[in-house]
Order: sequence, then structure tokens, then C-alpha cells
Amino acid sequence: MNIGEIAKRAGVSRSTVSYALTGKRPVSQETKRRILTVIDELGYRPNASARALKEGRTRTIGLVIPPASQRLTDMQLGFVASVVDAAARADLDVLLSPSGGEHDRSFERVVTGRRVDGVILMEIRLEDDRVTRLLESGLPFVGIGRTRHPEDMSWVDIDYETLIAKCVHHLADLGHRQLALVNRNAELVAAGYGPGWRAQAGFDRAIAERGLHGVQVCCADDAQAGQLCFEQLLAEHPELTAIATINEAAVSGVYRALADAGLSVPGDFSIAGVAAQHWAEYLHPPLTAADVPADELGARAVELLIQRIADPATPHRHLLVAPPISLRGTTGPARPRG
Amino acid sequence: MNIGEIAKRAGVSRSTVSYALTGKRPVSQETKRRILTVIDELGYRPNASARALKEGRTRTIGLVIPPASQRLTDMQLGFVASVVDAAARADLDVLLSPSGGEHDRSFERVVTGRRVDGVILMEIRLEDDRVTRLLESGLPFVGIGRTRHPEDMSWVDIDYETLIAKCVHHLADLGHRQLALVNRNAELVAAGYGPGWRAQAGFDRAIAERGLHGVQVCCADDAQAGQLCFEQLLAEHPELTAIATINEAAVSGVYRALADAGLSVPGDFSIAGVAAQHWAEYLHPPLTAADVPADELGARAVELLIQRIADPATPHRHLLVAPPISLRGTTGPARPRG
DNA sequence: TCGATTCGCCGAATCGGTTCGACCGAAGAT
DNA sequence: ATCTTCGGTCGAACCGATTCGGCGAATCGA
Repeated sequence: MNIGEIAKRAGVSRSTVSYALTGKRPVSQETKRRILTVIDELGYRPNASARALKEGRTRTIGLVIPPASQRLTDMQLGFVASVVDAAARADLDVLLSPSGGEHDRSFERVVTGRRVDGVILMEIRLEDDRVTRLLESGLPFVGIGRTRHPEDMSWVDIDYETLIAKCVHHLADLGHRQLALVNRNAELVAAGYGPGWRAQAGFDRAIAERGLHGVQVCCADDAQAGQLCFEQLLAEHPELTAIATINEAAVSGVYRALADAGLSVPGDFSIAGVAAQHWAEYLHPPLTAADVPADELGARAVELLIQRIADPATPHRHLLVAPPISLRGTTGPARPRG
Repeated sequence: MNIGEIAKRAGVSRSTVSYALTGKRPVSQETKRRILTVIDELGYRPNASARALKEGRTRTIGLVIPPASQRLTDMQLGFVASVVDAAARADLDVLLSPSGGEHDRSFERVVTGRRVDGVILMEIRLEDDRVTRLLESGLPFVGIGRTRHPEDMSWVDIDYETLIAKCVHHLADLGHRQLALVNRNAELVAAGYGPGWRAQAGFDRAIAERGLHGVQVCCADDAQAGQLCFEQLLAEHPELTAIATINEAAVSGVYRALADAGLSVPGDFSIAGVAAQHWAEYLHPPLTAADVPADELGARAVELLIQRIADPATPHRHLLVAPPISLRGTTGPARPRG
């Protein structure tokens, strides 16, 4: 069922069929009607590979996600969903590549085989081999997240540094003097995961500015870990009265640990964080947090990518979002514990 | 950077380069070495579209997921993750198609443009247009879930009917007489979503067998809805002492509603369900549930699909899993409420 | 009435691989 | 010594689309 078959049955040449479909040259009403009728009867669809070969583009974008082994956080899921959705609206298909490590076959295939017109990259580290590979390959790409040298690439990102600083200031305003930052999992942070480092930088800066005392802990991205991690934190630092966090998946575990310790929120303990809006509202109690518009960010990343694909020479664009903190009742005046 | 360029620089013909890479015909050591050196220097990779065009296969599978608008449940996420993972292990790429409605461009593109060698379909309804389309297109596919005529296709599925019946029997054994089934969201069930209908069938059957009294409610797939829905259910049916559910996302809302009503689990109220193992353990308290091995199911679906792609004439294969119920403490002896 | 446009269509080249038939020289069989 | 076999290579066809140059007929202007 190829274009030649259609041409034969409609009594025209193959090129005429092509022009009838694309409209790139005029075709008479009558001929077009005949062609479309045949196409309809036979259910013909142009072969995507052939078209891609000739046109030099695949109408497909790659989406590089964290490896399947680790559960996606709600925010990451929001990114994926909105990227897929925005791509579908632009009639682009999405090729998924679960790639985290250094040498990943899936990533190489996607980047290197001209399978996609561009790539959206998630979970970027400050130094990221995949970014290097993409830059030297010349393939258009957009990061959800950025490296240490953000001017070299296009990206959308969350301003964790500012947001965590804001959280600290908010808590300091409420009288809290002893704070902790609950970061993402240790390996990720150790590997130079951008949000982890920037959150810590923002935390340290704000702590210093306000003359507070702060500790930082890494915690695996799930509720169980959050619970354990926080129990330990409470035991080692009984002076703490509040935490700031970027680890949305750990928060419900933190809640449990607090409940088990007989501490009320926000009466005895305050929590402020950065989380996908959906998730912050979903938590019980709803989390006072900077509401990250994950859905919008994914869509914007696709927009940027489409522009870069259309004109790879266009200057890099960046979108750094720092949404305001929504007060939902997990932060309150400090009350010394004893 | 095409194969001709490599051939020229290595001083051989294009076919020799091809044979050196694929090994489909012998090439002398010396020649092969020269070719590989050039390829390495220039970083050449065969163009996937050209290869797909000639070979007639794309080394890509399609994964049809629910539309991005609705949040994936934990179980669905498990399916996606394991499919992607299994595909990557088999050196297959995964093209994502978020398709729920009837006429979906993304789905049509994937199915019809020879973009993929096969498809894995999620969220199947008893009567499903997408299955019909796939059957008439002749494209190999495997369902995670099955239609009303399951013999016509290959699938892996969860035996919700049996499992919910088991839950009911388990609760009946504990002395519960007044049960409710908390189903998935109403639109899905109304649209003929297989698990929804089969769960209800199993529920009705077991209720009848044990001479119990049962009600069924549909509930949107999230915690808020679970809470509201369950509050209403408690109010309208104060006689209930237990529920069975296939709606894992709603369970934590149910917990909240119970806590708010001052009812303890399992002292005052029992809950048994069907859920991804990961999720059942994650819940607080951990849910007594049939542990669905979501990770395994996705991998098995990919296996079946690979077989069908290799030989489309192979008879259809089916995998219906009915894992045992893991008792985790959310079910206990009935105690009349008053 | 005749040359210049315009319209509608065709044929052929092209994208970048794979694959098949053929060829050549060297080694083995008879 | 001749015939076969086989390893190693080449050239050309092919997959199914897009696209460009060109060509005949109809239309237009002068």
C-alpha cells in the first residue's frame, strides 16, 4: 500500500498524489477528488520512514527520562505528561529514552541515529555527559534543568536556590532559628544533581543572612525513606523546629514521623517546600510550598524545542521560574521544643 | 555523514561497509579494521529512517497510554516503566502515544504510518475501537488488559474478577456482611473499562455466593475523590463494615475519611484491595491486597510482542495473573458499628 | 493570429541504507 | 592441469516517499 499503488489506481503519477496530499503544488479539483477517494478506499498512509528519509526530519522528539529503575516523582511525572501532551498537540511523536548512566545504548540510539529532530532532557546534573554529547552532535535540545554552564544551552528550570532561600526567610520570619534542609537522595546530589546543589546553596545563603543554624540531609525519594530519615534527624537534632525541602516524595513520610513523635504541624513543627502544585495540594495536610507549575514547564520546553528545530541558529532561551510560596498551613510561629 | 562517505574514505564500496557492520557477509580482517577506524573517526551512525525503509521494520514499539490529562495510577506507572525498561533491554525504542478517545491523531499516526513494529495497548475497554483498528491494520500488538473477546488478541491481564471475589470471601470469612466495592472512576467504568466491569462481576458473584449485602460506587482516581466518595458512602450506608477496592489511588483518601470519622482500621473497618505491590506496601497502614506484579506484567507484554513481531502467525498467548492476597493488617474481624 | 503565461501533470533524481547477483583470484579436489 | 569452491568485493536495484525541471494544453494579451 504505497504511493505508487494509489497513483496507479487513480490514473496519475506518484508525484501528483504527493502534491494532492501536501498541497505544495496545485492539483485540479477533479484529480484531487479522485486521488482522495482511492486513498480513502485503500486506507493509505504515507510511510513515515520514507518521508523522514527524504525530508531529513522525523517529526519526532526524544524525551530522556530517569532510568525506569527509579520511581518518577510527581513533578517528573508532570513534566513527562505535559511534554507528551504538548508534543501531541504539535503533531509530534515522542520517543522515550530511559537514560541515567554514562554510556547508555538507548540514549546513543536516540541521539545519534537521526531518529528524532530534537531532544528534551530531564534530571540534568551540573556536569552532564549527555549535554556534552548533545552539544557535539548538534542535535537541537532543551533541558528541563540546566548545567553549570547554562548559557550554552536552552532550558527551562525551577529556581530552587531562590525558592529554598525564600522558604528559609519565611520560616525565619516566623521565629524559627534551627532549620534543616531535606534534600533529594544522596547519590543524585553527590553526582552533581543541579536542584540538589542549588537548593543547598540557597539554604546556606539564607541561613547565613539570617544568622540561623542549619543542617542538611539527603533522603531517598519516597515516603518510607522520608520517615526513617526524619526520625533520625529529629533524634540527632532535637533543637530543630522547622524544615525546608525539595523532596516532595519524602514529605508524607516526614508527616508520619512527626505524628509518631507526637508533634503537631504547624504547632510544634513547620514545613515549607518546593513541590508540584498538584502534589502540595494533595498532601495531607496540604503543604506550604512554592507551587511548581510542572505542566506548564513541560509545555514550554516543547515550545522552545520546536523553535530550535525550526531554526537551530536562534539564540538560546531560558526560563527560570520562581513561583510564590502558597501558604497552606504547614508553617507557623516557632515554639521551642522540650 | 552517510555510508557513502565512509566507503569513499575507506576505499571500498558502500555494500562492503554495510557488510562490515552487519556481518551478513564475510569481510577481511584488514578491510574491516580500516572501515571501523574511519567510522570511529567520523562518528558515523547509520540513518535509522533509511534502514527502516529498506528493512521494513523500525525497531521501535508503540506504547499507548491514557491521555496525559489524567494522572497515571501507580500501577499504570509501573506498567510504563517496565515496558520501557524491557524494550530498552531488547534494544527497542518506545514511541509514546497518549490516546484515550475515539479518534486520536497520535494513535492513528503510530498505528498507520509504519512508525512502529508493534504496539502495547493499555487501559483496554470491553469494546475497544483501538483494538479493532489494530486488528484490521494487521499490526502486531499486545494488550495490558483485554476486551470482551479476548481470544482474538494477545494480552496480559490481572484477574480482577477472581481477585475481588477473593477479597469478598476473605472479608466474609472475617464475619463482614455489609460490603462495598470501590471501583475506578465513573466515566471509565461507564465506557466499559474491563477491570471495572470484571471487578463488579466478581464482587456480585461472591456477594451472592455468600448471601451478603453489597453496594458498588465509582470514585475518581485520586485521594481527594476517595475521601469525599467514602464520606458519602459512610453516610448513606452506615451499615458497612468493610470495602473491597481496585482503586489504589483512592485508598489513602479512604483512610483519611475513616480517620476523620473516628473509625480505626481494622478495628472498626476493614479494607482489602487489588493494587501494585509497591503501592500496597507504601500506603500507611500497608494495605491488605492482592499484590499485582506490575513490573513483571509490562516485561511479559514486551516479550509477547517481540514474539508476535518475529512471527505474526504465531497463536495468540494470554497471561492472566491472580496473585495471592497479602495480609498486611487492614482487614480484621467484623465488629458491628453503631 | 501568434507569442507569452499559467495550469496541471509527468518523469526522474534523490534521501541513505540493505541486499542480491556477479566477478575475481586463490585454494582445494580430482 | 582443469574444474570447483569459496572468501572478499563491487555495482546496481530497491525500499517509498518528496521535489525539481520540463512539457503540453489552455488562456491571455496585443
